[in-house]
Amino acid sequence: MPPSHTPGLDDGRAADPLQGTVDALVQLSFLVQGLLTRVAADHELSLVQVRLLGILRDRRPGMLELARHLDLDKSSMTGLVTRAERRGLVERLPSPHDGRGVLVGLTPLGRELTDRFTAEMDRRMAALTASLTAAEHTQIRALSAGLLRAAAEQA
Amino acid sequence: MPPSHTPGLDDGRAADPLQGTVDALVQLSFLVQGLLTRVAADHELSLVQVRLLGILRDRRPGMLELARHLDLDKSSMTGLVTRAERRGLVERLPSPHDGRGVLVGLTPLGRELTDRFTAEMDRRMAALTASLTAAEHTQIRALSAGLLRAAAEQA
DNA sequence: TATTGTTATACTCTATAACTATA
DNA sequence: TATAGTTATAGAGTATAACAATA
Repeated sequence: MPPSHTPGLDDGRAADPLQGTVDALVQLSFLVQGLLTRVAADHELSLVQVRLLGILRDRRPGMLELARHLDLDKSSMTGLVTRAERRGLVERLPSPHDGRGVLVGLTPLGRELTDRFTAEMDRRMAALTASLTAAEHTQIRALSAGLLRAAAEQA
Repeated sequence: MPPSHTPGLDDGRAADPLQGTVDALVQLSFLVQGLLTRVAADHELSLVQVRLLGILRDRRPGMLELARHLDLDKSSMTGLVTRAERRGLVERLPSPHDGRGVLVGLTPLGRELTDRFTAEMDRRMAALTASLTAAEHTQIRALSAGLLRAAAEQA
């Protein structure tokens, strides 16, 4: 792989057109993740907390299901949920069907924060993609869908 | 914002073509970062360690310069470099021009590991993009370059 | 016995504030 | 005084192993 693979390697001086596809995808991923991380931090959230809240927008899963979605060990979920609970963003509810289980759901405060984060992220991403043509928007969606499909097939 | 914003939200069932540009970019970024993280873990590296080693491939910066590149506080660098040093991947050298400073460089072992990581990452990304047409490869590079430029302009 | 979740423990990563040594 | 770097400390995030309670 050519020059970088990661940001921080190029100082901004390497906006070269010879950049390969791998570097393009890697650098783009760091750009988007950096934006996500900064907007999350502005809301006093970490990236994993944003993901947690995002999952809970339309579900009320148990701890194991959450762990699967986030690709974490179940033991890592306990602290993650507890910290979010301490901030009043989520709540643990006893599972009605299984005395061992708990269900995790958003509180109204958690939903508000999630919505505010999402709105701000949309705003920032819109600013970033403002200069793209309609054709380029279409390209992005198609390329992303294609690569996600390829990844799913490999798994 | 539509449905997700993050992976783990869609179960794989939401490969829908109505996905917006923001979601496309966010999901693509999680795909690439997930791959980076997994390949890094296969080499017993974290993402930030990969970035550190990547920076050192063609430089021998001081701690402050490293902190700037990685967007970390200088105090965070001490432990990061110390842990890498303990594993024999990098070394601290006294700065020849400044009695206070140290320069950080890759060891031969660190360079080997960096090269192995990079080769594996290339292999995995190549597998992912294997089915893309030449035109699509060009599109990715152009889109990435354009968005990185837009981000640079905003900063 | 198997499953759900927590606890105990240890490590990485990160920041803030205070410090040392050199410039 | 200012700068380069470390230390002390605190906290988030993660995993492994052992545990409790329920199925």
